[in-house]
Amino acid sequence: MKKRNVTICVSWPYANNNLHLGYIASSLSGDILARYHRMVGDDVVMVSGTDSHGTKPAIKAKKEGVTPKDIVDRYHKNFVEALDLFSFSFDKFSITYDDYHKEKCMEIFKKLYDNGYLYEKILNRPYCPKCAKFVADTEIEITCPNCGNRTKADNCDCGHVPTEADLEGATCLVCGETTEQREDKVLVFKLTAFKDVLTKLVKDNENIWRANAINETNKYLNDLRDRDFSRDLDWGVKIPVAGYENKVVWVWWEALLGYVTDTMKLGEERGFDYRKFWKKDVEPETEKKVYMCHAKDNIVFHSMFLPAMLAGLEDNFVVNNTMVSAEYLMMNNAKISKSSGTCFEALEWAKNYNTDSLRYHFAANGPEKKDANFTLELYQTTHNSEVVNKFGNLINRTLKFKGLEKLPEGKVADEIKNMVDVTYKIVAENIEKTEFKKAAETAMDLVAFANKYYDEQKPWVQAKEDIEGFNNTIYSCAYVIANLSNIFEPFMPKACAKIRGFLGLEKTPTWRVVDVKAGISLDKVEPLFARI
RNA sequence: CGCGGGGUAGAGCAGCUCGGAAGCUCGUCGGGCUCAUAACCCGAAGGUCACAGGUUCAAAUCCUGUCCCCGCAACCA
Repeated sequence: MKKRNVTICVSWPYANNNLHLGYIASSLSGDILARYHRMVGDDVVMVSGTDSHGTKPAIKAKKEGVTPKDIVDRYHKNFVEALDLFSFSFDKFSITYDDYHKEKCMEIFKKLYDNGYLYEKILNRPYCPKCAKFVADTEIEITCPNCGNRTKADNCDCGHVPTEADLEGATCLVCGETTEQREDKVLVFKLTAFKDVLTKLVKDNENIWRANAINETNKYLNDLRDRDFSRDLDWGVKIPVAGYENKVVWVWWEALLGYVTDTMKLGEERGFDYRKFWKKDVEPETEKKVYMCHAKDNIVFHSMFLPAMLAGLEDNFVVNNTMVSAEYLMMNNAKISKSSGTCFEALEWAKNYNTDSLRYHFAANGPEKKDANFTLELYQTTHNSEVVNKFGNLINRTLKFKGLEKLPEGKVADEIKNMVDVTYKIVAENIEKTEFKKAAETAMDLVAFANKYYDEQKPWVQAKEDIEGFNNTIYSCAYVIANLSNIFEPFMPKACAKIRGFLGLEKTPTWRVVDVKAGISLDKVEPLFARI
């Protein structure tokens, strides 16, 4: 297959709380894709980072009497540690308050402004007399005229986007004072100019994106509006336009560009041209894929805002992308959080349980097409009966066969060879279709097939009566195990690395059939997983 | 009429796009095996596919209507 340039964009966790399992479940798709694409030989960058700006870290900092940066650094540390334990293979996991990101964003926004996609609007905005400043729409609360609920003013959950008039008499969340409308100017992004581009984007991907991404995007496209670009805050990316020195860019606009600025920085560090991932005219003969991996609340930002911005640069940016939008992982089983003594913090789970089997569980039982419930019991079932009993035990019963010290020379059975070939093919197809549940299950089917083969061959009988048959059985199963270390690499990377160590295989896995060397010593083999 | 997801064996789910003998994992019951972390393999029981209409030779799958459940209004992907 021809090499492709693949960019994996994993949504930016917000520096407002510790990382939780929902983020792991919805972002795992990114790491599965990254590992798979590297294995087939594609050029891959997987990027993300800590989203540091906006009102929440600023408000939290004020409460605690520290700087916003202190807050962001605290959560960034938590994110990095948890993601590392879950084996997320980011090429770059940066932080948006970084000067490089801010400078590049300002260059990009200048270009959007010069291209005429940012325009000034004079309007009445809520001004808090007590705080003596204009307040951002996430710093105030209004009663939504559409649904009647109290909501922050940027975007009501009922889908209503508040108008200028709706903000009359809003409440300041910082001090509780009623705000008054004063004349102010905002910069607006001309999102409506990209209606055709965005409509085509959805249409081109109607068999590729999941239903949630298509429905959600179409809903917004039916009533597309320009969106405010500036915010009255001092924590964020400055706006490179005269007269806006005291305002910053709305956090979403610049965080999304982090995918691009991360790739730029990475290119400088590693000596490649970032444009080969993001520009149509660089390496034009190479297919480019951009995956957007996130949960459903992130959909329109990735299906509309970012593509519109990139198109607005009028500089050959790749606008088409593959949306991988997860549903929600529900973690509301109070019994579990009590009995386990933890909440659903990713770091705690990583320390207390097995991150490989958690990854496999999320791939096979995660919120791929609908909300999925997560409980310790469900995870335990996956861990014990599938990962330990089927997967772990196949390895143990083969490589720790009583009295066996070295892997015998043998011939791989045809049925095993075929099944391995077919499994590579089907798992690959499903990963490329972003159907990870099917991919994970197909991979596990190979394990079941090998266990069945083992039982039918009865190596414990062959060992006494038919030593050649015994050698073939063990060798065939070892062959399966070697190839499982490739096929399961996207799902359970730590265990797969151990298997490669047991069998003396290449350290770097590839998406190709591997053979095992007969005669290798098996004394290093030990159980991969413990029951819980 | 706020938005969205769902109702398939005791539990958790797949199948629905493109109608054609109801599947998977766990649990239960019975059997086999003893290499292996009491793991593995085989077999059985258990479902009017929420309900009611319609289209069709044929509907879990398409259409219409009804009922019920869940998520989003404090965080949060």
